Amino acid sequence: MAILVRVRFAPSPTGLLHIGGLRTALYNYLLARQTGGTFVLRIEDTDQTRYVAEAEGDILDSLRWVGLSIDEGPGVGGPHEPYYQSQRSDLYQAYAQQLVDAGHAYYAFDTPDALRALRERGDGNTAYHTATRGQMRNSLSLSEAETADALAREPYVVRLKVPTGETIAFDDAIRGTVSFQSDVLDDQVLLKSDGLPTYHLANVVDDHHMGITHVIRGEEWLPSTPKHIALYNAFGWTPPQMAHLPLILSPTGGKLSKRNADKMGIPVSVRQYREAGYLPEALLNFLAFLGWNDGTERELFTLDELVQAFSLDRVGTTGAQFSMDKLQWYNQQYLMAHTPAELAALARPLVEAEGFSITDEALEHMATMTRERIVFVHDIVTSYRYFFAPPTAYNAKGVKKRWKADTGALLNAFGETMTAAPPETAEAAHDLVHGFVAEREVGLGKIMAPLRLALSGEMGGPDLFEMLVFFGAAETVHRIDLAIERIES
RNA sequence: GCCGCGUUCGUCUAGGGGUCUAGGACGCCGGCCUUUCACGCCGGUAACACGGGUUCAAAUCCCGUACGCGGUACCA
Repeated sequence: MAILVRVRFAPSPTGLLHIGGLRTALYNYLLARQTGGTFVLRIEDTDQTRYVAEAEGDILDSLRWVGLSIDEGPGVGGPHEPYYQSQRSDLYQAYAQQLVDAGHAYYAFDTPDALRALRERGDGNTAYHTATRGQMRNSLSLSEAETADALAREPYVVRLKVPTGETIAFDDAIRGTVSFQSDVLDDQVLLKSDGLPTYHLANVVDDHHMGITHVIRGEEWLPSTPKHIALYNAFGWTPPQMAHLPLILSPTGGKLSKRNADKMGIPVSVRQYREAGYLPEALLNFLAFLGWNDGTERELFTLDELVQAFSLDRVGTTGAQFSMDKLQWYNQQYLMAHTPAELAALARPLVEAEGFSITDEALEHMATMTRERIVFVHDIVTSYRYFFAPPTAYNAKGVKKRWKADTGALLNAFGETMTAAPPETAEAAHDLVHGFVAEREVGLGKIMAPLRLALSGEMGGPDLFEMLVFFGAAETVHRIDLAIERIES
């Protein structure tokens, strides 16, 4: 019988949800949905000094925005409430006590200065571990009476007594067997002097209590994992299956940190991507492929399709550099996949925010014209602003090349022709223009480019006949007048 | 420094002993389509880090080196 998968995404509310965090959440979610398992959200708010009030809301909003639904956690509840570590202190303290009583952990009274001195010794023994703990002030080096006295009057922490001379190995679903010598491991602080647990204790206790079967997290946790295994061992618990994801790197190879990314103009929080106009499905698809692929040459997957196709053993081991170009390509792909009506609905708020008014019908018409040439929805009101208001500038190169001495007169004549028989379809507009040039015995080029210039100010863009229908005779004449006035004066 | 994890086109990657004169995608460059731009299509550019082994045969297995990344907190 297969075990029911229970996975968790366990962010710290220290800032806006990071793009790397979203990928971790995504992989957890995919495994949960694929197996019919449970996706838990747990807020790891044990560091009071780094707590950011808006962070939790942002995490929840961001997950909701991309469509990663939570089965247990803040807001939705579940059998293991509370899902905030800050509200589970009693549990951690009890377990820390249990470890001390069993001889797997001890009290330490070292001052920050003493710890700094240890680390700066530079004699190769600068870790607080099996080789040095006897030299520090703790319940292992002090007598029972001294310990009791210190406990009563000094701040203290509880440290894990990492076993001596052991090899700690574990199986990682992505990397295979990974092993460490226990002697190089720090005697990790489990309980801080403020009584709150460190990540390591809280994480292990909660994963065990919440029945987590797979720990899927970033590679930055790989070096801490032997400490966690040591903790599971000390408690007599079976560790969950570990899976350490390759890191998402900045486009130049370093860590995709906030500072690093800002410098390169790379957004790092999910919120920024949302605000920049990325579609959730594009972001998710892109992120999924930073470290995973299904083995075929297919690259476009909806969330549901990812659920079907995902597997942990196809996750790679190499850090992946973030590529804005690829993300934009994904965004464009998904934008093109939208129907004009869907696109219009997405564009509507942006259009109104600009103060433009347009009917649904016209906006949809515009969407069909621009669908294949935009990367972001907001391109509709920026790159294609001329659909809402006459151009304010005219492409200089185009004017120089295509706007001749007789252009104004020709355009005016065309305006009259169009007013006399306004085309209702692109085909009719096509016939109108062709009839017009045939009658006057001028080349198509004499009218097409200048007309486009007058309407949009640009040299490229959607089908001109389609645009003629969109604008109608009155607006076309108006823009012709404006263009003649501005270009020829 | 120490510990760990990595290393295939610029980037994301396929491949896991012979089918690899290494495949796909993004980007870039050509061409076609077209009144233009885009979309689409066709083509091009470009990679197995290095050195030793093992083997009839290595991008693929082993060792070493180099390089990169991560960790080395009473942060997560």
